Order: sequence, then structure tokens, then C-alpha cells
Amino acid sequence: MSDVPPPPSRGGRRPKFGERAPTIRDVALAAGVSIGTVSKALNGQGRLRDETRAHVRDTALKLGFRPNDLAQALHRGKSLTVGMISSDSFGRFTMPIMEGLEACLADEGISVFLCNAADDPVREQRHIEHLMGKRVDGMVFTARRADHKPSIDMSRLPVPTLFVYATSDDPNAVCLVPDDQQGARLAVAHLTRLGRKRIAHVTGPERFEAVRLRRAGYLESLASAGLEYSRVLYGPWSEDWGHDAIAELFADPSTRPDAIFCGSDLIARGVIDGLRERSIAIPDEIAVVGYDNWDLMATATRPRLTSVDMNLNQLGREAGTRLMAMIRGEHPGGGIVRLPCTLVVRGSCGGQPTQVQ
Amino acid sequence: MSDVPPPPSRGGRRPKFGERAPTIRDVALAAGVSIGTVSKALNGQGRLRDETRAHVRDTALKLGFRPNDLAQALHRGKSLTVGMISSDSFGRFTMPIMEGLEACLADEGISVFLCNAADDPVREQRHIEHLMGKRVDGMVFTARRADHKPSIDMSRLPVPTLFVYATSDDPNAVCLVPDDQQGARLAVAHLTRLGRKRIAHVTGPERFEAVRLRRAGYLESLASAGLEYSRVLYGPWSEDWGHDAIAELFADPSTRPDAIFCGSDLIARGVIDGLRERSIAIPDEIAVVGYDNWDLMATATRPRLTSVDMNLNQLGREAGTRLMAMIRGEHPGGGIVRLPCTLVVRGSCGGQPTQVQ
DNA sequence: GTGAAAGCGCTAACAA
DNA sequence: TTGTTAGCGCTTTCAC
Repeated sequence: MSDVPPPPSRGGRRPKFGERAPTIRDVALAAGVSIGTVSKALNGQGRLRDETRAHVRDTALKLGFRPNDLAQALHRGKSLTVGMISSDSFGRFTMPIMEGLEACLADEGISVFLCNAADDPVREQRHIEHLMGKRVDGMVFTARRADHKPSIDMSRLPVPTLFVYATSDDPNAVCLVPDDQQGARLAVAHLTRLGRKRIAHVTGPERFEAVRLRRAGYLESLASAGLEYSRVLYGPWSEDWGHDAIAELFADPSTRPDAIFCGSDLIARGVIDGLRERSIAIPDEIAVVGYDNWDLMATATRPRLTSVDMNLNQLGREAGTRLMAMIRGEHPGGGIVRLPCTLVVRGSCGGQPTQVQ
Repeated sequence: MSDVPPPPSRGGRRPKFGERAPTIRDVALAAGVSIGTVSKALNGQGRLRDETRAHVRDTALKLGFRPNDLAQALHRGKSLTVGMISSDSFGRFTMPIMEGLEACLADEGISVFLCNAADDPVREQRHIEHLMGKRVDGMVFTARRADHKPSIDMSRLPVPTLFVYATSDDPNAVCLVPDDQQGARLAVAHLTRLGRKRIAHVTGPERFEAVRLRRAGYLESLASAGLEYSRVLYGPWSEDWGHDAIAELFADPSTRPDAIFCGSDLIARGVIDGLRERSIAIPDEIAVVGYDNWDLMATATRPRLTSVDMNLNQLGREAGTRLMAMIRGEHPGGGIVRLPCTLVVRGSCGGQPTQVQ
């Protein structure tokens, strides 16, 4: 039988609550054939008379038979299941990743166990134990921020393991993260292309790797555009900080920027708010670009916010594909893989609304 | 053996990648006893010499033995697993519910399969089939909005089923939702208690049950405070709508409110934005209250937003408790259970920041 | 106290 | 072409 589960018994009756689900033996009895025959008929294996095959299938359908994956799993040592542990409280970042992952794996008949570690090593360990007990075929770890190092050494798990939007100390670990540097380059290059000359960068705390990488991309783009002006302001990942940064940025009129590249959409909102308080026109006087492309934020500002999209859903799909490969036996080299970001252009930076690769 | 899984083999070695996980037979062999003895020793069942028990436990630990839940499940017909199907794309509402549910069930050693139906009946059906194949012990359905009726008749599933933040046509279905009417009453009562006399309600589309219920609560509170003024404005669930509603609300100065109860925090943000554009002081001239108590929104406004909290996490926990009861064999009467909301008081309505039951 | 063996539902190799 | 049977890893009853 192939690795894909047998066709579900669509349209058959469903056992009512409390009823024991019909087993393959029930089908065999009802169809008047042996268990082996039923298995073959249902899985399309071996040679069987078409007649028998059809008859068995009919009976199975009539009984509402659904093979017991647990038994299958036990037999062939594959549970058609992967575990996912998030320390994000299922927040904004984990969500789209999980969605992509789940969509990808669902095609293979694999379900995802989601567990919330809530940054608690004890809970995390407990979840790992449980998942191992369920003999998951693979594991995915996600963190709140891309450079969070999972608290426990889980790189020696007995199953293929992937880090998504997270990295591990272990050089053999496979990590999938958005390419922050490229994302920042993209954003800033777009601004320079539009003729902006004095681009500031208002971002998160410097201790985040993402912050350092985005800063690098920012500086790269400035350099390759031959611009002298550069200014980076670090602060918390909050809307308030964006608002306050404007005060700082505009304290000295002589160093006033003509564009602001923000480290997150939240910060960008604060920035836009601050600019509006000073009646500075967006994008005419100042262009603003955000990071995350969080719909709710990006489309609520006036004008709407141009923002870097980390393609998290795509990241999740990619994770699914790679995990499947590993489950099938491939042994990819460890290391950090960075997937490209996209720039979604809206009104806040001038130019035509579009999408930039 | 009790229903709770045996203590995990903390601290034992873990089988390396690709290695077959040790089975109970391996332990028996290594310990020089029979399989049955190992089972008894590990599960604390039957009578065994303390010595033997300890010895077996040690060996199991040394081997990194972890019982195979699949085999256990197969044997006792319980998979220690529940499925959760969301059509919310794992959005803001499903997340905290899932978190509460998972936290509650994790205590019982149960894991949660999360599936995203994405409002696609075909995908939903496929997910249900898969979960049934995995013989989940229970199912939880969640929707984007509390009054979404799941597309397929799933109330006749062969396992205990619960609807959370969702309802079903089936009168036998058990549905858990936040008490919208009470939440609205809470918010408006707070405003009247603070002396507001002209309270308007800016909310979502009338076709949502939540909108109608909250309106009812709003009107109730007005009535019991003996207030005449009432005004309800319906629109989309967007920030823009909140902003636009202000224009509508202030078109005629004679009908100007002194407080606005919003149907969501998003709308409230738009409202606050609109008020600020007109330089109307919050809360001095107008008090504002939101709904959802979405941190990111409620704490980003100036002043911070007073808002109704639906206690979704608690809703999830409650769901877990009830589902467990059903799994254990209880048959609760069907119907809609409404859980109380809380009011989180911040600066936007005057008065002391606090929490109101 | 401990071991042996049946069986949970399914698959696959082998017999008929 | 179909039936029989030995497991997959575990629990549990019943001998010893």
C-alpha cells in the first residue's frame, strides 16, 4: 500500500456516538470474504477479481468503515503525524507558518499536533515526551522571534526535526527563517529608487538578530545607492516607541529624514501617528515603510502602509516539503536557510501600489 | 493502569535519529524479566517485589524507553487525542481558545490535533475523515465568528463533540460561547455609573448574532439606568468604519453623545482616531469603550482603551473540562452555554483602571 | 511474585 | 484469485 492513506469512505453511514467503529473484520464478515481480501480490495493491492473488489468496497462503504490509522501506524511504524511546538502562544508569527505547514502536510495525509510551550522549559519537555510517545514522524519548532534559541537541546530527537522562524545552536539543525537582510535591502532599495536620499531606520532592540540583519540590509542598500545619510534608532517593539522616535528624529531640523524604514508595522503605525501629530505629509514629505505586512496594521493606516512581507505561509509550506523529504529518509545538511521576503507597496511611500520581489 | 500516561522516562538516554525506539520487549530482555512484569512495574499495577519494580524502572530509564501510545491506544480504544477544526485561519479568536483548551487537556495527557478548514467544506470534510481515522477521543469546532454555523452536519460524529465560539443548528449540540449580551451590559453599566447620559453604540454588521446580542445588552443597560438617548450605528468590522462613524455621529451637534460603546477594539481605534482629528478630548468630552480587549489594540491607543474581555482562554479551558467529562461518558444536555465576559477598565472612559466582573 | 498468552485492528508474506 | 497467519507494542487475565 502506498504511503497515502486509503480513500476515505465518503458518503457511507457514520457510526453513531458511542458505537464501536467497524473494523476490517466486520467488513470481512459482512462481505463474506477473508480479512486479507478486504485489505487488498481497499488498498488496491495484489490481484483480485474486479467483482470482489467492488463488492468489498461497497460493503465497507455501507458499514461506514474507516481504517484505524492507529493500527496502521503501529504496523508500519509511521504515525502520519508531526508535532509542532511553539513558544509564541500561537501568536502572529506561528499562525501563518502553521497554516502553511498544515496545508502542505494535509496533502500527504499527515496531521499536525500543535503544542504551546509558552516559554516554559518544563512544559516544553513534557510536550516533547508526549509527542515522542505518540511516535510522531517529525517535529517542528517555532519561536516568538526568529533568533530565539529553544531552551532545551532537542536537536538529538529520534525523529526528523526542523526549526522554523527559529534557530538552534546545533550546526546540524535545519533552520528555516525569513531573509531579514534581503527584506531590508528590498525596502530601502525601493525608497532610493523613488529618489529618497535621507532614509532613517526605526527598529527594535539591538539584541535581536533580526534587528541586526535588517540594519545590515539597510546599510547595504544605502551604500549601493551611494547615499551618505544613515541613522538607526533602537527601541522596544511597540507602537509607542514609533511615536516617540519621531520626536527624537525631528529634534534637530538639520538631520531630518525624507523617509523612514521601520522594523515592524507596529512601530510604523506609531511613526505615522507621530508624523500626523506634526502635520507632516505622507508620503510627500516623508515616506514610510513597515515590516511584517500585517494586514490589520498595514491597511488601517492612512495612507496604507508599504511593508515587507516575510511570506510566513510560504515558509510553513517550505518547512512541510523539507520535513517530508527528511521523513522519507533524506539527510539534508544542517544550517540556516533564509527564504526571500517580498515588498508589498501601498500608499505610504509614493509610487504605484504593487509587489516587489 | 490509570488513564494518565506513565511517568516519562526523564533523564534517560534518548534513541538517536534513525534508531528504532526501544520497546517493552527490549526492556524485558535487558532486565531479565517477562514482558508482563515490565508492564506491571512501569504502570504500578499488580503485586511485584519492590526490588523487581525498581530494577525494571532503572533498566527502562537506561534504555530511554517510552511506551508507544499508539499501541496503548489501540489496545484500550482511547487515543488520548482530540481534534480541533477551525475555520478562522487560526486567527485572533481561535488562538486563545486553543491555548486554554490545550493547557487544560495537557494535564490529562491529551494532545490536540489542530486543523484549518479555511471555510472550505471539502477541506473540512477531509480533516474530519482523517481525525476519525486517528480515532480521536473528541472533537472541537471553532468558527471565525461566534454565530457561524459549521457548514456540514457534524453533530452526529461518533465521538463527543463540542462547539466553541461557534454554534450549531442541532439542538443536541453543546455550544460554548461568550455571553455577548452580558458583556455589553457590563460595559454600558460602567459608563452610566460614571455618569454618562448619552451613550452611542458603533458596531459591526447587523447580520451577526453577536451584534444583535450586544445591542440588546446595550439597550438593557440604558433602560435600567433610565436613559432615553440611544443610537446604534452598524458597519463593517474595520478601523475605517470607526473613523467614518464619528463623522456620522457628529453631523448633528444636537445629538452628540458623551460616550461611545464600540463593537470591537478595531472599531474603537478608528473612533478614537476620528475623535482626535476633531480634537475631542477622551475621556473628558467623550468616553470610549471597546470590545475584545485585544492587548495590541487596547494598549496602543492614547489614552489606553477600556474594553470587554471575552475570556477566550477561560472559554477554552471550560471546553476542555466539559469535553473530558463527555469523553468519560457523561451526556450533558445540548444547548448554548454562555460564559461571562469581564470589563477591563483603562483610561479611555475615566474612572480608576480596574477589572469589573 | 512472575510468566505465558490472547488480543486490540491492521498489513504483508505465504499457502492454498 | 483468495485465505491463513505472524506480527506491530502494549495490557491484562490466568496459570504457575
